[in-house]
Amino acid sequence: MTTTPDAKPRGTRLPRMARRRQLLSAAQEVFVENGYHAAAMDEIAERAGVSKPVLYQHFPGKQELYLALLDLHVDDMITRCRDALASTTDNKQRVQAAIGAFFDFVSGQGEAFRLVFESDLRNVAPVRQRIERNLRESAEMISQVIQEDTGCSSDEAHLLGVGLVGMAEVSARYWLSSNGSIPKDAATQLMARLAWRGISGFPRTG
Amino acid sequence: MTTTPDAKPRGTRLPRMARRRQLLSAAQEVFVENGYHAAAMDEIAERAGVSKPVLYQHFPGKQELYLALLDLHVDDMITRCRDALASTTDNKQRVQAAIGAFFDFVSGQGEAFRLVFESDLRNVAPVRQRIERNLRESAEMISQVIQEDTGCSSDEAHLLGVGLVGMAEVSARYWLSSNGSIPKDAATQLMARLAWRGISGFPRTG
DNA sequence: GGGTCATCCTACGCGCGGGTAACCAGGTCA
DNA sequence: TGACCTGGTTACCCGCGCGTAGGATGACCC
Repeated sequence: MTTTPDAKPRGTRLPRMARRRQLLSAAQEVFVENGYHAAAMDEIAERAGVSKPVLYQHFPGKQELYLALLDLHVDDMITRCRDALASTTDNKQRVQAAIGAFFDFVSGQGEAFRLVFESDLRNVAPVRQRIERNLRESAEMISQVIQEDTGCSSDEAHLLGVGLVGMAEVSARYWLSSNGSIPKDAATQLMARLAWRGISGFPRTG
Repeated sequence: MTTTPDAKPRGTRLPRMARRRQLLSAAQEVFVENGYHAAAMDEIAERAGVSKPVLYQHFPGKQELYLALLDLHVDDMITRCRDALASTTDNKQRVQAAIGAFFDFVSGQGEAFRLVFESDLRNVAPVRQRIERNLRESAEMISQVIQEDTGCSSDEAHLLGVGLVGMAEVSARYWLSSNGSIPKDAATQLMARLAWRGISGFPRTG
């Protein structure tokens, strides 16, 4: 069913770093399936084929474990976005690539995007901080391009950037959930067209 | 500080319906401030100036209380969106009004939008259901207009609708959090311009 | 005044789950 | 061969917070 590719014959000894990676992988499965609160440390340990204290030898607590995972994927998303914008200097293709980054992120690595886009635990400061960092930095990069291309003020460009990120994020999640009704390429191109028509040569007033 | 306008001199007896409304109001405060999980039934009761069993005479459990509140605000959001689209037949103004609906919703009634847009508890089926209903119905209404106006297929129009809703939602939340840097009217007009440029006369292919 | 009904209180049961104490096993090196 | 280090285990503690049992209090009617 939903078994990790990692072997787990409850009894194999692993070197520290290998075990750590495996624990992170198990934790990701459980957190993604159940969310933070419904996830039990017992289950994470069990899923890794190991007992609970082992978990606590690698991570001081549940929240820290979660944050480690969250950091990983926030960095991933930001990197994808940055790379997309750096992949070309043609702004139309930049839009296409950036939107594609969101669709790729959402369809990648075992639904890990849920940690970033659907986290319960937003009320805890360190988590909120990381999630907002994702939005802020992605939008910041985009708003840079917008400001160069149009005459918008910084505040306006930021708001537009945030709007575009929101569009990409929400549509990507929706596309994933309605699996199959539209192929990925078609979906990204559709959204890219919407975004590009909206943003290209954006008028200062109008 | 953050006290309800309702009086709460711990000892006043209230008729059933009045008490119920007051409990809902107290619960909203606490759920919005802390999220579902960090919210304690004890605190909700205390905030209402009443003891816990009273709460349980009105609602069978914590989750049902939360759902009652959630329903209220999901309905509110959907109604705002529907009214916005029905307020005119000019599609450009429709876009403006619909975006405005999101900004109004977000800035209204004590940050209650957090229940709909930032709920921890999405993993619980009845909650997820209601949150998705909001997205689905809002996007559905918009996609109707899109299909009439452009030659898009139903699937494409739905994806576009979801994207626009996401754009509105996320930008509205961002605008609220960066309080003051842009006036509300300017922000909605900015986003409406982005959306309208993107969607108006959307080409079947391109 | 006394029944009775609705409203509200104090005080407790209890399960769940994060975190820990104390102990075992096997490889390596002097 | 025995000290020792690394990696692992079982079994437990304990606090928090939802939900409830059982009792008080006051309004209203006869």
